[in-house]
Amino acid sequence: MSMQDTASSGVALWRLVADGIERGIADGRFATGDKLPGEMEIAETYRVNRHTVRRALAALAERGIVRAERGSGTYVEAQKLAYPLRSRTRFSEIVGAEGREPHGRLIEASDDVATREVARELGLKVGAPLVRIEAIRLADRTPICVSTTWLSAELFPNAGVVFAATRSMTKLLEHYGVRDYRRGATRITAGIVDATDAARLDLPLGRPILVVDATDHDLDDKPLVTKHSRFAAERVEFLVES
Amino acid sequence: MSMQDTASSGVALWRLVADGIERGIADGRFATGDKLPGEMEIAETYRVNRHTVRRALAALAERGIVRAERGSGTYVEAQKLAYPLRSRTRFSEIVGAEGREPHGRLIEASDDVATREVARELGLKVGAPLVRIEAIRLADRTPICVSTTWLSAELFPNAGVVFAATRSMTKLLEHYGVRDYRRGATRITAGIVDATDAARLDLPLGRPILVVDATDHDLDDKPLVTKHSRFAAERVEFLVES
DNA sequence: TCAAGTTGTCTAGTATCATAGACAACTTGG
DNA sequence: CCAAGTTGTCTATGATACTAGACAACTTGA
Repeated sequence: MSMQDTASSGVALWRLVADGIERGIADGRFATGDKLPGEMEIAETYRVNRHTVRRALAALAERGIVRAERGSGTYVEAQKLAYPLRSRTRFSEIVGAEGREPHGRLIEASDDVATREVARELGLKVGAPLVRIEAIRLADRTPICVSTTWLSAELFPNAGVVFAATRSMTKLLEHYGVRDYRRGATRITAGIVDATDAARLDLPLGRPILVVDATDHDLDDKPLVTKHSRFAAERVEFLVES
Repeated sequence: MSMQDTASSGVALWRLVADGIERGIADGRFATGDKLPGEMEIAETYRVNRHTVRRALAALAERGIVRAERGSGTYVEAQKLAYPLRSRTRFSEIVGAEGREPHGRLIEASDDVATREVARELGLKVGAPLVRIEAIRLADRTPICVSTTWLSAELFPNAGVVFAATRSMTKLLEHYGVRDYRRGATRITAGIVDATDAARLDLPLGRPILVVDATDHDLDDKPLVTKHSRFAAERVEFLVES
């Protein structure tokens, strides 16, 4: 019958099974090290063929989420990064607090001009000169997010070069004499990763991402930098405290 | 050659195209009422066959996102709900502030016992008696989120009946003498909608959702209710203010 | 009116998805 | 060692996804 799924959503059945298992892991129904149910049992619960389950497990195995052992079973190996969103948000501190090693890498730095949105966030005029920094952040060796950051080219000349050297936004701002900064409003939404980000995050196409738009201000509430970040949803969990 | 996509992600090509166009609409690259590029042009930018583009557009049209006009073009019709996350978060106020009409509907109310997580959030013992309320919230006629809410059965006897009548968590709490309440920590992550929620949210399978876990406290910081909500990511944008 | 550009509808071929069944290779516990 | 239960591999078949090309139906602007 090959039902695909009720009303063909464009997502392969094996992918739905893989997502279901992954969700089970994320929810804690399967803990790290646990043995998953047998392929036949999974096939029955999802009402699909065992081969379809095998494909799902193969996909999860390739991403390092599970590991199959012939004759024995399939076992879980995963974890999520807890990411608190406070007015003082520093990637390296967050990752370090989880006992993992933070890394940053510059993808590209280029000159840009302010669009309407960026101009509004930074309190500049449309078309004002900017530095645009495209960077990726990792915990241990796992990519967590890619960020596009905009800074005023007048206030922060050669920001790209400085970031390439320091690999840290905090250190970059220190270099220009900013001692402390705070986060203003943070806008969060979700989407599906595009091809470019998928490659950068080492994420298969079609995976969900958390999209965060935020602007950092100095202590006088003057806007410093505005960012557009895309997080691999399966690798991170945001914590909002109020 | 039917490349599918680089490394077969289990997501159909037409779906990727549809997502790309939808993202373009969400980003504002295409505004409401705008005419999309021609099918041939879209096919070229995504490097797929025109038929694949047509399928993507058909899917978007069926969801009411775009509308095709023969001989003329394909036009956008969409919008997102701004959803601020404050310590004082009331669905009806948020929706009303956007000029849309809030609705609530009870799906199911049942007795339940506290798992470890829920017990921790509500300050109860594991296995303590609870009322579990499964509800859906809409703006105008569009489903926005489904929530699973847990309350202590001792503090709030017959909470399910009260909610069915009032259709509002705020009014339910008022009924038990709670004048005001505040939100504690809010945990946000993203995922893919499952079959049950997909049906409730009138969302195709495989669409991204924002998952929110939160606990509301009274003014003495005593926990009242804890919730697990799933938002249709394409219909809402969270705003965090700090 | 007409040409150019648009969406709508056919036919057809190839690759992938999902199903089904059988059996091999291996692990575990008794 | 052996039986039961597990993952791994093979063959085969039908349905769906994607591509390709052609042309119809319709809208728009010159």
